[in-house]
Amino acid sequence: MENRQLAAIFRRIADLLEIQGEVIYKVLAYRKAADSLETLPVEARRYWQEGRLREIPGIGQAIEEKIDEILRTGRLGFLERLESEVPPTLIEWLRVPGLGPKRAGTIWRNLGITTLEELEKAAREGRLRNLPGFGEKTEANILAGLEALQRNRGRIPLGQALPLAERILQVLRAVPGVERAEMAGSLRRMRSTIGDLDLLVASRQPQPVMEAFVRLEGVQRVLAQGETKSSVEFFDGVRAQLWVHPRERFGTAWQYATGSKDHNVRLRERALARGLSLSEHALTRLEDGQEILCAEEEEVYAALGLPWIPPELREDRGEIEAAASGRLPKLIEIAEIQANLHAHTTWSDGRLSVLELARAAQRRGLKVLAITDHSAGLGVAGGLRPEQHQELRREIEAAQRAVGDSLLLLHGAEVEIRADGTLDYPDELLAELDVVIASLHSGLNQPRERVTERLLMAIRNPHVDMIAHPTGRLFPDRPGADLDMEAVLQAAAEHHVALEINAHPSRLDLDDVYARAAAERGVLLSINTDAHREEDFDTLRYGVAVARRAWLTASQVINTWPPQRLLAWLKEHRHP
DNA sequence: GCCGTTTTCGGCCCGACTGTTTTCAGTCG
Repeated sequence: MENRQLAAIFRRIADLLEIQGEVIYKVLAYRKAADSLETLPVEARRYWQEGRLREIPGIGQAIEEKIDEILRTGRLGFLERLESEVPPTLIEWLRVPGLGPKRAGTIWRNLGITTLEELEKAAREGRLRNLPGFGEKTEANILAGLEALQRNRGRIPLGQALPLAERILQVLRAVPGVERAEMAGSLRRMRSTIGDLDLLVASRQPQPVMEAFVRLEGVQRVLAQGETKSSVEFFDGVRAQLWVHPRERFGTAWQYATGSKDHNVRLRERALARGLSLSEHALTRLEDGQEILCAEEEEVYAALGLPWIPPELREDRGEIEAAASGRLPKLIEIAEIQANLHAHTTWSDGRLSVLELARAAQRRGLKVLAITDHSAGLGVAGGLRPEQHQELRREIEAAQRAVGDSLLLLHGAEVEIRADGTLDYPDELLAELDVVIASLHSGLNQPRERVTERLLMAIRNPHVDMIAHPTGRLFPDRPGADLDMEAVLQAAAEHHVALEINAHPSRLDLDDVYARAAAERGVLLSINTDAHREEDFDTLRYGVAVARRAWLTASQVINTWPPQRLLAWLKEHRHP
């Protein structure tokens, strides 16, 4: 978590420098360092203690000195000076679509205003249109951007973006002349939150496709409409953009539109080293300007001496090096999931009875379903008191007889970790349960040491099989506990406790960075829907997406194991 | 500010679209 704080500081520096008009490469260097810190699976403090900060990509002498100052003193003189020169509130302006650092600087220097409120007032009063390089349309654009920002603060969850994109693609595929229509951008990479929807169509006639796109139901504003690219804004502030390319160039176009930016930069560098220039239109030989067209992405990667790289890995987190040396992982696939180990029924806050939930799991082809209702300690969820578990077990046994042996039902519980770190059930009851999940729902704002120690106490309990949604984050408002994740991962590895990747779109917890760090330390992961109703089973794909972004293979995820192996693990890991 | 199988200095990916401009700057991805 400290890494994210460091990253935020350097991002802030980058924004302020950019508004100040600093050369762009210096700005980019700070952003690169921020990205690098954010995706670092180990606390930067560790590197600092060992004097190895410079080994982190994007960190050189200047940024190393700044990290050192921050970790020693808790402050950064450079940032404080910068903030006295450029009002930090201007950073908020950069979130306004259509307003970038240059115009933000121009407005501030000419009008002397610094807040979003003042900016909106100035735009409404027509005071922007006469600034150098501004006009009426620019002013109107900024005003519209301000309104969009208020409707949709920042990014939308994948669980909302993906279904919307699928509906749009259906419409586009019905347009005459459309040969292919696909998702791209962070959607295709399955990031947990999406800035805007990127879509790509292969067609020889862009005109009718663009027409259909800007006329989509719910479109409120057309932001741009050209031959190859258009973008629109929906009534709720969500934005989508569409590229149209001929089919024979679809490979380069799709690769380009999928990103990430950093991944693409690395590919372009690699292309240049081979005497090729890579753009969304083609690979071009530098010596004679000859174009090499790629209809498929595989051809693009092959021309660069690489196997095709799954979109979820395209974040410049080592995937290009892995691909080049034939070490790309065989990523887990949704079809490999056989078990759901975290689900709720009417015994606590679920909507379905044990039998109804079992039938739903069966319809989705699952082989194992654990019934894991809340313990009584989580008052709001109406959890079970210890003595109710005998009755629940009888009901589960009855349901097992009713569904037959194609689905194995397990009797478990999601046990609350209390504020003092003890569990809600006595050890004698935990020992009788098939699956014991421990989780935090309250006291998430405790100081780092305290909340970490609670989780460690739960992990050390010999009856605990898994920690559910470890940080407790809830999108978009709750950031999650300030955990010493390093300590948590180490304890989980030591005590053979699995960590959950909760598939609910508002959780996705662990996230991809931590899940990858966990697997690298030998910790087992478990992808679960935390189902409270039948539709919740459909969220599985989001959990699998996190796992894929975390480079996980099937063997590292216990839900892919055959029932007998899973049962054996549940028994044995408690007394290894 | 970072970085190095053509570099310790001179690069740092490339292009579309819009709007304010008479040839280009700003924004975005």
